[in-house]
Amino acid sequence: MTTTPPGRLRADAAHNRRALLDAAAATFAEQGMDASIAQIAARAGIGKGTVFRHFATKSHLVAAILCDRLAAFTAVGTGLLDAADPEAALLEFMTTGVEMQARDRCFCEAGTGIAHSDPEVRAAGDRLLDTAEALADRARRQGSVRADITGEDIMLLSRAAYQAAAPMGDVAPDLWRRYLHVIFDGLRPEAAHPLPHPAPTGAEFAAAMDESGASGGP
Amino acid sequence: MTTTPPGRLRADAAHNRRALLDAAAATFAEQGMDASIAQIAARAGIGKGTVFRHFATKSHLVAAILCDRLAAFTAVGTGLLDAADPEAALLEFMTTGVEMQARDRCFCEAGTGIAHSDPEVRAAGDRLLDTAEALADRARRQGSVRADITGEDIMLLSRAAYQAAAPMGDVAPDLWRRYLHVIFDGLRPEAAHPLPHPAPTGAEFAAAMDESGASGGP
DNA sequence: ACGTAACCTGACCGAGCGGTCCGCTTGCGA
DNA sequence: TCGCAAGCGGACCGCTCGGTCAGGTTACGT
Repeated sequence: MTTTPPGRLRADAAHNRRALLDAAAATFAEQGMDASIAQIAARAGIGKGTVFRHFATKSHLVAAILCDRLAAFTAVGTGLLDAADPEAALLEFMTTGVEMQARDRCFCEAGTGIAHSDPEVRAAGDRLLDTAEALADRARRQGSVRADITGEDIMLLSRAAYQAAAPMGDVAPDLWRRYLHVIFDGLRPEAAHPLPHPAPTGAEFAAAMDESGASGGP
Repeated sequence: MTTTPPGRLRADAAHNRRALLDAAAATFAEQGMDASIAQIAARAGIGKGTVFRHFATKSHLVAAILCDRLAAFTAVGTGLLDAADPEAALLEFMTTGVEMQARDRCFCEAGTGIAHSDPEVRAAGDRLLDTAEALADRARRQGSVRADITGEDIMLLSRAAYQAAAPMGDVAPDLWRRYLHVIFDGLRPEAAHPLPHPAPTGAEFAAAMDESGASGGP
């Protein structure tokens, strides 16, 4: 992804790389991006040095995992663009997003901290944002969502729904569904009151990514 | 607070303690609870050892600061119980909460991680929750908030509003106002759809606090 | 003025982190 | 089958952290 561009790998190296990526994905999902490289290496059954042979830095490894997740989320979104009911499609998109955060602590730390200086992650994030905007647009046109809601709003409010329930952790693991629905009700035109602040622009979004990347990076 | 119960302190010790608390509050606000003890001690102009003379552990120091903030938030809430308009009072309560999170990184990490095993923090949290429930009840009775919303919901959704805008950090520092209003619109009866999950009970809330305290503490 | 207990300090400890490096192993083309 | 470059691994480095402690300092009751 980031190191070893497309140069053919030796068979054992390819196998190790696969094991590494799997172990990293699982470990980051369980413990967040603070999980140690040593732990991931042990889980993959390889030496710590081998990790750094495949990924120059921990951030690069995180970026690779993050790319994967963002792409998976995007794929769900594009699939939903064909759905008959735009409102239901948008809700399911957000539901998928929160579900992924609930299952994957790494994913829910995206947007804060490390790994946003990586151009691949940036690109994957932009594609996801485009998908969100497309889904929001369909729902807006149908009138099931208020007119002043953007794709950025959808992304950020998905994050909000998860974060609301996060402190309740394992005590009530599905609590996020409650808050996602409260928030989704807030998107409906019926209850809409004027909003005191404009939606973030795509440029602001990108700037935020740069900023958090710069502060988190080396 | 946690160490040195109420035994009279020597003048210099009292002065140092004050300086320590101020420095800790400022540093935790700027950098979150990960700020190092050494840094706080330097800012207070005292030695590192002195910090541990006043607070046996870093968690105890965090707990003292956290108690203070929770009490301040509670005070705002009880003041709002007398306000003429229950809806406006509830909105202002939530606004204050998000504002405090935006200004204080330590405060916005409350509910996750360290320092919840501390009984004083627990008690302060319970008092805050009671206040939230009282404010929610007034708004509910007036019909400006849907009937199925509890004090716990108010607390968790205040957190949600901040967390939604958090990735945009300093790029759009007031963006949280937008999402707080979206969420508040979701609380209105006009757009209310049935919620797929019950509100957390007080007992669950307490259990969640214990859990995160147990995993964060030594 | 003085003795003492309370207090302060910064060197020190062990643990854990990301990242490096060099000697050994091994897949694979010829 | 053989030679070698690609790959591997774990000891090792430098760093930061929370927390400890021996020894010097100082406020304060008498």
